[in-house]
Amino acid sequence: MICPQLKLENQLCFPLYAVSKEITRRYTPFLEPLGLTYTQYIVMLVLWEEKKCNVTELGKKLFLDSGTLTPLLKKLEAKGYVKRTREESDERCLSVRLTDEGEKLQSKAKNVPKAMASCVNLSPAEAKQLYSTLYKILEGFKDNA
Amino acid sequence: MICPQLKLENQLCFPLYAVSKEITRRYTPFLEPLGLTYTQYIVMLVLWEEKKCNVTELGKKLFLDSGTLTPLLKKLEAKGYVKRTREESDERCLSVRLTDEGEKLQSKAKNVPKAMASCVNLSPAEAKQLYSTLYKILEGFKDNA
DNA sequence: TATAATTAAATTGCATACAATCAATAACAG
DNA sequence: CTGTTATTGATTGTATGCAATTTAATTATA
Repeated sequence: MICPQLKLENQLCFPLYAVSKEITRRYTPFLEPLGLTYTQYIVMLVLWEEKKCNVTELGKKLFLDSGTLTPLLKKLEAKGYVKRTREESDERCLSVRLTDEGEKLQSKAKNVPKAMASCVNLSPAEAKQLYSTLYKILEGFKDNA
Repeated sequence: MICPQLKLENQLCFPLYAVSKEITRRYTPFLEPLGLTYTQYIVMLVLWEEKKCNVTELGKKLFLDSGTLTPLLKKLEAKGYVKRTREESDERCLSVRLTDEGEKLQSKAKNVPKAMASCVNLSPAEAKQLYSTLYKILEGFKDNA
């Protein structure tokens, strides 16, 4: 049966899926010296900016739910990079903060973005265009949750 | 510490990761009636085109390895959509073929791409541009495996 | 031709992901 | 003030993903 709209090459989802997976995979050797996986790394990116964040906030920023974040944050705590504490004002909320160790890790991570950028051979203009298109899609998702 | 290259918003990897995950998630309700997950769906896309494929070929096309594909193909077989048989010419290779049931599933899948396209509010031109940029990245990966 | 090297899947182990559900706490309606 | 509702994380269950190893089959080679 001929059905062009079902050909793999006619899907937009697929190259997104493949590129995303491949990039994540290629992060591994750069993140391993830091003792981080890719997902743990983007959690740390948020914490290096925010200093303090609860699970819901992290989930909103990173598009992750508690089923992913709870065990991941426990691992980051076990590694000594974060501290998990209940907020006094609202015991339902769990605050995540960097430890000194976690703070220090930032300087070791400084070169990761540049190293990774070299894996994606786009011109700056193409990269910028891609970035803005992707964020446009993400914005669209917010309207259409 | 100020470190702009480590801000989440300055990463290209992140929106790729987030969009890809979110799109995969949004496929679920459309694929559930077919009894397929997203990964199972893209495997079926290949099989609807190819009729026959071994694990290595599937892996190359879909950027998946045998650790993912072996159990997934067993599930598709359990659902009755594919048949797994060793090739006579080379017993190391495992051929995957559609069953009649698997073949028939294609007509039920026909409307999935259109339904999903409506989740991504890009103009046709933007979508085309995105598509071509993503494939450019994938091509770059091949050179730089 | 016996052996080494290669190849293809399968297996194992670890880390996500997300849906669905639960338990604890907080907010709120009456 | 109290019974109800909503919110927040944690938990459970299922399905990926990938690295590393293993097993079986095939091919190359001394």
